[in-house]
Amino acid sequence: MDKAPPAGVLGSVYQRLLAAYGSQHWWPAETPFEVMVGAILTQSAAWTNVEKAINCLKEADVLNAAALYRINETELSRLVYSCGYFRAKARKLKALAGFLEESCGGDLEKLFAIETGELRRQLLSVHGLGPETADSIVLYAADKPSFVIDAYTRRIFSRLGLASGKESYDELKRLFENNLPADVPLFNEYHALLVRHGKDACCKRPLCADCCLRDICKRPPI
DNA sequence: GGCCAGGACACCA
DNA sequence: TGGTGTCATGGC
Repeated sequence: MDKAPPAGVLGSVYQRLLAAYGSQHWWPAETPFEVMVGAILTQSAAWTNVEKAINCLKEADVLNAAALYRINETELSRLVYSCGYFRAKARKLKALAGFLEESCGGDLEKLFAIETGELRRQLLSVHGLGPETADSIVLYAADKPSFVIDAYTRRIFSRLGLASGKESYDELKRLFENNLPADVPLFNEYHALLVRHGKDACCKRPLCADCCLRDICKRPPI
């Protein structure tokens, strides 16, 4: 980004994460549709297992809206078996395909032309698309500024003393959106960096010596 | 063998 | 409105 760094505490956290990990180049997908499918498959699943399922969908040539709309749900569940909750996720993918077919005839450019807030509301009406999944789609597939809150974000900001951990999803989302410029590359990178940091071993145990947020973390040191 | 991983939904008090 | 059970595989 060739823009001024974001200000305030949230900007400071972002700068530390970016300095520690560098750009994350998210979302790891080749197309916006792949982002949408990945956003569902990654629900409570490790990304390595999601990649296997994505590859199975590619090999079966069903990683597009029209094919996903046509495929049998049982067959679909077999293809996404590796990432767990395979029956539930097959149902969610079929719901997504049905929504795309009915709302825009599978034309994502048409769908993504909808205003950000309205797009988010429409996505939330689809079975299987909760707030995090919908925001991931809005940000990473539609390229619109909607901050994604996940378990890592909640945990990291609780430990920083910037959140209680009991806020609703929308309350925590507002914390970011009210204190950061509505900038897609910034939202993209910030969420990716939080996930990257959250996966670090130092984030899963008492504060460790090399944590990039060590001097502002409220956790007791080792 | 147990825990966790880039959640969401259904049901109940 | 908030809490709890359920969905389920794979890696460590």
